Amino acid sequence: MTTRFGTGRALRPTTKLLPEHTRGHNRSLVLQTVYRVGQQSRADIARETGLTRVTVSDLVAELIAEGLVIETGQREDARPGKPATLLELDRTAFQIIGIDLSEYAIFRGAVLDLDGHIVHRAEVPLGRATGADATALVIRLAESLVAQATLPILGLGVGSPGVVDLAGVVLSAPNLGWLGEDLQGILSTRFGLPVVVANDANAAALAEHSFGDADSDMMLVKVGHGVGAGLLLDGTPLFGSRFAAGEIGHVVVGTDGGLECVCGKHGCLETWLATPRLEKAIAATPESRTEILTEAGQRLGIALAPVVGALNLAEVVLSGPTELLDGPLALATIETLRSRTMAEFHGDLTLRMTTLGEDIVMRGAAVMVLSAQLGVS
Amino acid sequence: MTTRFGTGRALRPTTKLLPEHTRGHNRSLVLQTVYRVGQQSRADIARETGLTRVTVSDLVAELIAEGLVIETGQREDARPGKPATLLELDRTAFQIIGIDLSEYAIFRGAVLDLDGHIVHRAEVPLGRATGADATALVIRLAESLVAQATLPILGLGVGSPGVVDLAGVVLSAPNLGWLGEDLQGILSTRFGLPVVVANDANAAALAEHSFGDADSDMMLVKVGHGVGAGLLLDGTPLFGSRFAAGEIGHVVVGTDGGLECVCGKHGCLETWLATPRLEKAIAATPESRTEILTEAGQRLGIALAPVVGALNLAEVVLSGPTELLDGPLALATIETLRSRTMAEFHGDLTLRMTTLGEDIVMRGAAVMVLSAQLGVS
DNA sequence: ATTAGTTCGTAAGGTTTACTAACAAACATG
DNA sequence: CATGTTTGTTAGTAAACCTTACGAACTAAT
Repeated sequence: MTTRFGTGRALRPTTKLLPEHTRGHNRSLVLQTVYRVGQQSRADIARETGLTRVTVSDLVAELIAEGLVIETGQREDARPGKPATLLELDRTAFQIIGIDLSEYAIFRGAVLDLDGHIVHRAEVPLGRATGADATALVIRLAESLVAQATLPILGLGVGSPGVVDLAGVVLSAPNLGWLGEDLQGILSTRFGLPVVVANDANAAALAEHSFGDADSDMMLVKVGHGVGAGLLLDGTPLFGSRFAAGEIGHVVVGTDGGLECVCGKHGCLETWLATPRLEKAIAATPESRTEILTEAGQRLGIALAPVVGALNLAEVVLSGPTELLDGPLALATIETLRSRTMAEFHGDLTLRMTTLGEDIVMRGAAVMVLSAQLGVS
Repeated sequence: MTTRFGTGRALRPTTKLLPEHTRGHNRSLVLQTVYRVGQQSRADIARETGLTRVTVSDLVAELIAEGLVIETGQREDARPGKPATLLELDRTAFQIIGIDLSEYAIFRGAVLDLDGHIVHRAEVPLGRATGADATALVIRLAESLVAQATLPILGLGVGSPGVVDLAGVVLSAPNLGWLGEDLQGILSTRFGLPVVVANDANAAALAEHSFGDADSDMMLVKVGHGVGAGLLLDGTPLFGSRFAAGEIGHVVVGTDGGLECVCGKHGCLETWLATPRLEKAIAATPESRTEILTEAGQRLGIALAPVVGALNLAEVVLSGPTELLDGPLALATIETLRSRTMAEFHGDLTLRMTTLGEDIVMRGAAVMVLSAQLGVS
């Protein structure tokens, strides 16, 4: 008998595969090379993807018919042969709406183009709104963004704090008073658009991967009013058995006690790192600012070391207030990580700040839409 | 335009997909239901997979022609309609060879049937052999197993300690003196069989998933001369950016020092948990056996808590000497884990011993072969 | 007994998919 | 100006799954 799967590891197949799935896959493959590289001919794409020129032509025709791809003239090269017709993603075909619910007391959103650049911003103050009131505010923010879009909308992406399942239901977000809130369903029926709702840190990790040229295996730690993380393993976000992957804020760190946390335990990561705590501590004794931040960084390193070791991560990215994170804290974190893992031997471990600033969640939400609607990212 | 990918998360396509890939996928899908459920008709399989009866018939015919599947008579039910022809995996079609290189001073192997049951065992003492000598011993063990197989051999699976890449090259296994040893290549050319080589703890995790009905998200911690782990996320083994995922033995645990480790650091997980250390400590003060094991369990819990939290694991499985692990140690581990994570809120976290005993790695190696050759597990 | 209804497996034919082979168009080069 | 190269398209083929239809074999009701 023949060797069916060569030396590769076969996943257990769980759903049937039809010819049209093949088509969709290859369509995305073509669209992806157009999206990423740009200024390529059909023949270039055929060479890069391994598909034949014929098949690529067919798929490109479909994409042109849908208005996603356009021809942009001929290549200027002085080469023998028929000149190539260059293709580009039509960046004026669609816009995307990205919404970030992770900030304290404010909801922020933006209209983005297909490259993930922000075209227009909007925000609504949250105040103390929770539950249905908070949901209403999300809808209002989305309404204003939809109104400000100048092109057809590809979809609406939302990065929400808390635990979000694969269907976009916010299973639990204490700060917003949501418990089983079907945000994706609500927004989808309200706007008649494709909607993706996911955890804020997961969205941020995707953004860092797409726009901040992060590795395909990395962890993004988001420090703010709380502490959360998004994990990307082999380019795929990790969700976890109960969709709570990355919820490291209430992991106890160290074996020497610590302050009491809102969750009742002592020494949770949040008690060391959450920005209100850090700011309060620094305000109390400004002269020991460096010590406070160094200690916080060490605590983060202690908590992350087992994760970095177990997952063999090569990259950790920090997102949050630069003035707090990007200095003694980050230095202490990487030093602690290196001294507590085998990272030195198994290749370099890097830790850095995100390059995407405060827009990271909104842009990640846009990536989710791009990925879900076009298979591109 | 149409919504191409619904609400699902699309992976970034990276390779082209051809019609024959569709075929292979669906073939595995059918074989899988035969393998797992058994005593099913073509119509049953069609209903379960969503494929049509026609397609299933076609695929089954192919599998029968290859000798993998056989008809075993008609269903006895008193139902209206033409009686169903029942199908079964032909368990006498192939045998599998599984080899475990993770034991101290001994290599163990077995001939297994397609269900993963052990048909025949063999072992060779390792002594102090390293490098090429160790490789020669693996070959000798494999030779004796191949000779003892009574059926055609589907493939040869090996669980090796250390860091193993996706091509089955042992990048680093200090105890065996291997550095970049292409074990898969060597065995494959020597025996002319499909060979899969992977990390021992990863193999063990696969075995626990297939035979020990473990969750699809779980961590298997293997305690022996060293400490390692295998991670299964969504049913797929995690390899890590440098193929060193699960290497947690040299993660420092706690903030209060600890014994010096062979790696030079202080307080590595291995210094608390490795069986020689535990046995020596217990031998020194037998009356404080419980305290020693409890402390070790607490240390394990401290190290695992961030991983369990970050990955939202629902299940941790221990593999190793029962007399040490299955008692105060396991109790202390789970208690520490629960007290240091949010596991209480995000669904139950369970910790248990493996049910597969000492054969776990060999059986995991067999699962790797099944998965690679048949797409079944 | 006979009839009707159900279920199983197969056969025939259609659609979709990507492939190979061949070609015209358009260019550079000797 | 002939030759060779590259591009993109046309035409035809092979492989995959589908729908439709049918005979075989059974139960259950008349």
